Amino acid sequence: MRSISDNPEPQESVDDRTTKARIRDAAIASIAEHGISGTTARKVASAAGVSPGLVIHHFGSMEGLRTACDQYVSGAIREFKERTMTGGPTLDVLAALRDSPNGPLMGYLAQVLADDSPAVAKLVDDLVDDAEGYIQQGVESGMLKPSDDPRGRAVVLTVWSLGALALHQHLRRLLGTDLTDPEILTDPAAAAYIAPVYEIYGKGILEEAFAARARAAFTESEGTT
Amino acid sequence: MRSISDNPEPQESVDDRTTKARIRDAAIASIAEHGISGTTARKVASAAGVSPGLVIHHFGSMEGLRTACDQYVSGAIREFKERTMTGGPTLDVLAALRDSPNGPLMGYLAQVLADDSPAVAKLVDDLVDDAEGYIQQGVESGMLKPSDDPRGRAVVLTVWSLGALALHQHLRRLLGTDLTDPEILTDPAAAAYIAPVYEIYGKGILEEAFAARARAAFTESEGTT
DNA sequence: TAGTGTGTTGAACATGCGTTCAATCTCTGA
DNA sequence: TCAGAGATTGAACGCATGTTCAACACACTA
Repeated sequence: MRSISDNPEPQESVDDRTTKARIRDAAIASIAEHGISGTTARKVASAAGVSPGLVIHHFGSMEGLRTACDQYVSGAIREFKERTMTGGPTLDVLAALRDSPNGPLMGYLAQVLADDSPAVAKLVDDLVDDAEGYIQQGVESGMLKPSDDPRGRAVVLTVWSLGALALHQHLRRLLGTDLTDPEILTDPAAAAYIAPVYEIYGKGILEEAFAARARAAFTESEGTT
Repeated sequence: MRSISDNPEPQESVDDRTTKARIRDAAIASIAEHGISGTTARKVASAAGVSPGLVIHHFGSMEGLRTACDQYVSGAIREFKERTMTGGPTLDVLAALRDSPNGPLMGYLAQVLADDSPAVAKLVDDLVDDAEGYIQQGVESGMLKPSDDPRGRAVVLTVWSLGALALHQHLRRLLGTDLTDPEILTDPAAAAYIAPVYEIYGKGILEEAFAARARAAFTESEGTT
């Protein structure tokens, strides 16, 4: 087996701890925990141990801070992907993402997914593109079934994964699984979510006869009553 | 025979157009369009054509207004379900919900799903319970495949549906499908989402050999790579 | 007709927000 | 050694927010 904690300092893009970086990290943590509307300049400043004025001095405005957080998180995810992709294709980028020492990264993502900013939209688009590539590799290697609409299938699978992340409080309440938990892979409660997912991924939910009937009815007409 | 329209006022919860009701409707529309943090007492008052003070006079506080909206929407959804359920089982409650003259109801739901209130949590729990019942009926009638974990499968399918609703802006950007559109059934763009969904529901995505291997590896140990 | 109560207003209050700014601190480079 | 530049502070400003409250309008009852 190969351990993940081999490289403690990956790149400088995620290795500054200047005051500016501390403020940004505090903002990310606050958004992950209290949401966007619950994150104010004063709270971030207090969490970072600085004055409110310094937050604006470094980022121009709260919107600038938000943009910086989005870009940092996007960069961290992108970097993690590139580091992991070389180890072979993964079915789900998010599944791999959860297995990284990313701190409140998934929590941040969960909070900002619904409130779409340009950076988040770009990130989601990238995740879909990645998924499409991974899925195509999976099809070629015989792991995954081909699709009539590879792009649409990649979109749906990605949105489902991200949607489950955005609604993680409901999943935690209903199944005990917390998708934002950085140590989710060591949590046995994760099986309550993963097992049904893989069952659906494995065999679908529709019986063949009905699936064929629905498919036929769907392709011949869409809008009739 | 008794028709449904015999009692024009079934409950006071879903049939008043008093000023109080107008304020509540304005709040629901505002939340559906601008989100929770974008909905203020003054904006709601302006949209309803009243003064800000009246909003608080009727609902005690903005939190009270929010609770009233949650309860009204929950009631409307519950009522719609009861009216539709008699016509036979449906695979997805949400699919049926979208086909109702519900105005900004889906938009409201999309906005509040991520920001969980007790009322929303209760609503989600109810939707899962409904889904579990519908799915069981589907299994018994030979339409759906049985599951090793019926409850877990119902949770996952419901959360996926709701998650896609919560991330409707991404779906609209990526596929052109707007799940919050009240007239979605007459929109041909809906096929871009529904077709991949039914493909996955029909046959899954994993090839049998790999699915069996993953299942075996999963049941024997969970944490090892 | 007088009176009571509810619906409704508009001004006001306190609070928290993002942001500005002059003043101070700290450190670097010549 | 010292000047200058960036980092940092703390008080302040203007604004939007939720909420309060005295006053008014109108309906219904006695």
